[in-house]
Amino acid sequence: MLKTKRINQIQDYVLEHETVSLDELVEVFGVSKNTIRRDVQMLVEQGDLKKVYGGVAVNHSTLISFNDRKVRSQLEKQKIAKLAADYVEDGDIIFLDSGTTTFEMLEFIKTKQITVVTNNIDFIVEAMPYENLNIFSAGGMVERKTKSFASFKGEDIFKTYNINKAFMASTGISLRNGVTNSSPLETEIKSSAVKKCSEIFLLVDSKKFDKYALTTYCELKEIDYLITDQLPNENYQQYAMEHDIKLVVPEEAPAN
Amino acid sequence: MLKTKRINQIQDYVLEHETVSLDELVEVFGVSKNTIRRDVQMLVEQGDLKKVYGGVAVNHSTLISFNDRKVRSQLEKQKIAKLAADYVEDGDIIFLDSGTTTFEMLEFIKTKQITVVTNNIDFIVEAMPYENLNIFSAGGMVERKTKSFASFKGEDIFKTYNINKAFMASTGISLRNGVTNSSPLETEIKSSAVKKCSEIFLLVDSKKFDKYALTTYCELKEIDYLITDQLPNENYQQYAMEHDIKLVVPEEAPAN
DNA sequence: AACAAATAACCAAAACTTCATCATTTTTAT
DNA sequence: ATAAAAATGATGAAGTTTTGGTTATTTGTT
Repeated sequence: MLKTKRINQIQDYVLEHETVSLDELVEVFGVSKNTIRRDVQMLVEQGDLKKVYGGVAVNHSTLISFNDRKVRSQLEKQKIAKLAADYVEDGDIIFLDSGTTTFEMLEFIKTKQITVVTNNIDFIVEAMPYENLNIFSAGGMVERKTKSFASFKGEDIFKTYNINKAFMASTGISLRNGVTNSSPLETEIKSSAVKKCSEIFLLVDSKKFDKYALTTYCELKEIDYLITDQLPNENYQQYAMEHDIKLVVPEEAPAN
Repeated sequence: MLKTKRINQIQDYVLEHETVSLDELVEVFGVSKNTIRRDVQMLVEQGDLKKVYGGVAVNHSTLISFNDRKVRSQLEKQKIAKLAADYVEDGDIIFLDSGTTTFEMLEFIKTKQITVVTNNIDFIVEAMPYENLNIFSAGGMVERKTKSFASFKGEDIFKTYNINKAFMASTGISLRNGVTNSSPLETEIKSSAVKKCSEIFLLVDSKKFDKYALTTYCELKEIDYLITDQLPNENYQQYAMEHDIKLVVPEEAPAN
């Protein structure tokens, strides 16, 4: 294997496992301990990881300040994003909501041949290098808090484009209040996305359950896929069953 | 297969795989290692990829250098931008065209109380910190070449908003062909900006005179203010006089 | 302090690169 | 159609980088 590739994979591996022993890396990558040492040294010098006696760990100090593509957000969000990205196929026209979780999908869809309609400014900027992605911006007032465009008449884009899948974010969901968010300006574009797209995916980490924010942009039952990092409680499972919502959670990793 | 086509495909292939060994490229493209080497060399010189031991990898630093280019932008553009910014007053609602010269205006208007309607992605991103600026994005397809949004039905924003001043850019102007630009997709939004806004400012550096590009988005006489770094030749002065265009150039700096 | 584990330093073998040369094929221009 | 130019493939020598093993040195634990 290419040295560069191996080093990248080591970084990913460590990020995923938080801390890893050198012996484990030797095992996994099938190279000598000596080589692993040198690779790790490189990553440490680069600032991405830090060395601990006998192994290597993620460098949490740079995690916050540094905007490295892999390091920049919680593992949960990446896991959710990865699950969601599995539903994206070449040729799709998808709507991608504002929010950090949906933003994380970029990493997993950046090589696909798709059209992305979005109001997520970070996504637009970071997606610039990937020319296979056709990006369509919703336009509208810049909302600094969410780094997104809030459109007054967002419906238009859903009228002119046939978007088959919508990947939505939320600041809190509950059985009573449905899917909520804190920015009233964005509510309109979100709710029309849900109404006009054929398949709705909601990406929320487990901490968002039973929370709710200022405005509701749709009912929970309007969702087709609820993608999260942990199986929610019995009530939600029941509700999902009744309303034909597919619950998607990561495979239980046995060797954890 | 055509050489250029192969090189493009190699680039795509590497972009997709992050890092690839030369042997793999030999395998995939069915040419000799010698040729792959030469192709790769070309791509490296072009700055898109970088060589690593045993293969190639995507050049992640290209993004940074891309931003550098912006930082070390020509003095002329800044001078022109400064002149233009003098016409912006608190309370204005301005349209800001895509392009690097108009982008430079940010520095000189960032503290004003205005609303900016724009399709200039760089401007939107860089203006984020200045909360006094109300930013409205035109939306549309992302045009990577110009880092802008190209709208099919851009007229809408000019209908709903009363924009009093438009600051336009161009890749070439001439008396015969008028104000031109190279991206057909953007032509519509540009020409409707010119038609709907009350005062039109055109920012062009002196090198753009007597040049012209693919499409014309308005006649020269539709311009109200022509802002540039050097007094253009007699023909243009004459034309400006006849059509009531105000020529704006920097004060003669004696120490030039 | 004593011991084991981890690390660093060094070295030779293996893998890879670079550069040059030359024959062959493909493309372009006349 | 023919000649010239460009691109490609094959080969080989010389130089680098990487790698795994060995051996000293350091570090952490008891």
